[in-house]
Amino acid sequence: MAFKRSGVQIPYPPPPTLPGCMRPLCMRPLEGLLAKTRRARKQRNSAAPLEGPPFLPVPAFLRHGLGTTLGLAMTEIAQSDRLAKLETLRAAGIDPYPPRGVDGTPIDQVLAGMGSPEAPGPMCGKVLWVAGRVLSLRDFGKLIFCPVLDRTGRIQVGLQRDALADFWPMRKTLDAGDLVGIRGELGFTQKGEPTVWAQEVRLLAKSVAAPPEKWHGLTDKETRYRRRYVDLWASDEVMRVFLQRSQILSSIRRFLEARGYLEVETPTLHPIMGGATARPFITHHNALDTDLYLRVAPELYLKRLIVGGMERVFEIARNFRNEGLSVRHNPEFTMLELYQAHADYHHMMEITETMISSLAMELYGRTQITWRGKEFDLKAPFERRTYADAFQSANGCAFDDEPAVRARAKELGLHDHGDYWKLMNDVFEATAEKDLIGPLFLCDYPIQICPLAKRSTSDPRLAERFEIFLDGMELGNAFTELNDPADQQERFQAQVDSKDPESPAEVDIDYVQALEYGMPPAGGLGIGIDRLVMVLTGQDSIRDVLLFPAMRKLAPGGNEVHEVESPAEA
RNA sequence: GGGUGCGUAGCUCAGUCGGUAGAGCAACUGGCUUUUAACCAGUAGGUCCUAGGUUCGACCCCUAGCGCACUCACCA
Repeated sequence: MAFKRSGVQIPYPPPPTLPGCMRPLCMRPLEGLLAKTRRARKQRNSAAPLEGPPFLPVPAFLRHGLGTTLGLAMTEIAQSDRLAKLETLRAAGIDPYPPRGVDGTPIDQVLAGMGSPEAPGPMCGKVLWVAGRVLSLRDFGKLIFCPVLDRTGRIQVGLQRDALADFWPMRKTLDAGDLVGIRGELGFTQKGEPTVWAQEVRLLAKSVAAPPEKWHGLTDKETRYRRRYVDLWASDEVMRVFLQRSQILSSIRRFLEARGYLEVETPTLHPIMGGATARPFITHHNALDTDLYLRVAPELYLKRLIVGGMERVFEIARNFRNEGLSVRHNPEFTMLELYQAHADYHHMMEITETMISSLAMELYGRTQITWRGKEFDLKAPFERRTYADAFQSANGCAFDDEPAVRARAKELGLHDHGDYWKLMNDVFEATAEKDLIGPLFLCDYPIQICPLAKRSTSDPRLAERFEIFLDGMELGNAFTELNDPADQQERFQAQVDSKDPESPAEVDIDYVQALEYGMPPAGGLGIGIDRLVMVLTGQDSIRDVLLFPAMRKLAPGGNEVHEVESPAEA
């Protein structure tokens, strides 16, 4: 399936030829500036004091390159040679940052219409505009090849001296990373490469930062995460992942809307924490003079909407948890939560497996995927396994056989925090969870570890809850929702009494009141979207499916961006 | 928060028994009109993460710090 962003085209007229291009190239300023750079470096290396600044105080000059001479606020990544080219361009009457873009033909459309050298398509011979980023330059003297990348793909541009009288004297100012518009005729090279043979070149934005190494690309993970804007154009694979992420979100919305679900938005700032057990971020509202919690889950608001009669709602909610970071955890993450009146956890299983299975079909046309080097089939229906069975087969005893389980915990070296059910679940996670390869639904949890789920009608020890697992990783969690207000109030009170820092400090009375008005029987489901995207795009780390994963703020002296005082302006 | 590892040119990486550092790419100069990691010749480019310490001498050894990665713990 091809990835298409919005089809809306901004109808820019084809740009006129810049009058400045006619003027002869003046290379003197560029060479002069470069020579000064070299001299300055030489002098620094020899530790000899500079006698009088030629046109600049030395320290700022050395730290920040030529940006300061140009009266610009520049960061340390700007390259002096590229900054010098800015001046060359301006001296030639060319604006390196012109106000208008170019409405180029999307490159994938161009390529699709090109055919092959043997069987040329309808686009061959056409003259049109393409716009994008120059990725590299291969200079043959009177011919330069450069791949140009837009959001849809890349195509080679051929720049020939004899076809570009205006541009040719300025060709040395063109660098990898620059954004350009090219008008040219479509054709092939001798090697059969589809090529735009340029007749006009427009600089759309000069890149003054050095692009990544052309063969290895950006490999340093930190730089990739911090400068995702580079990572995205430097790596087709990274762009692919985020286009797929966008497509997954869009598919989920269509899937749920087709089933009569309404997308809603509920508060992110919560006066009382609730809906999940997790350490919250706390912020403060000045006018109300009250502390607020960034939501750890939208659950309690969404269920209020079930009380309100919306019956089928979902929210794709950013949740915030003040906990550790890992390959599966980011402090803010996206969760799909949905609630359906007159449904139970069996319905939630059906929705989950159908949705995941159809997402795979939509992305790949099949349900077989590879993740973490293993093969999985996401075809619905998924396996159902009970918590009790999984516990029994991994440990050789029943989950509620307290003496046996305690002995097993001791064997495993697990710490007993006093609560049997917590210990029991620790044993489960230490022994059984890794075998939950799946995709499978682990069903019917002991009621003691399910504070928000309804008791099972068939076994009073159990709650109607499932979690979905893939390769030992939890992807989602669902219940038949508790709707008994008195029971709910008791459970809230127990949380408050526990004094657990991850539990609310007060009972959410308003929510209990909502239940007192009557909430229909309902099923609820939460799916970790980031993890689902990991699985569907083949990424091992959550950071590779988040455009801007949480990173520590760089310390002063790091490679952070900061403005410098400009002596030219002073 | 604990453990392990890493930090050298704009990028990707070498390197040294402790004697002031190299390559490829990028840049710059010259050559080349069908390449695609173009090629050939040349030039320039470094606070070897930071701060202390040991030493005649530290990129290398020691200590502390900063940052990142992996991993453990908690969680989705």
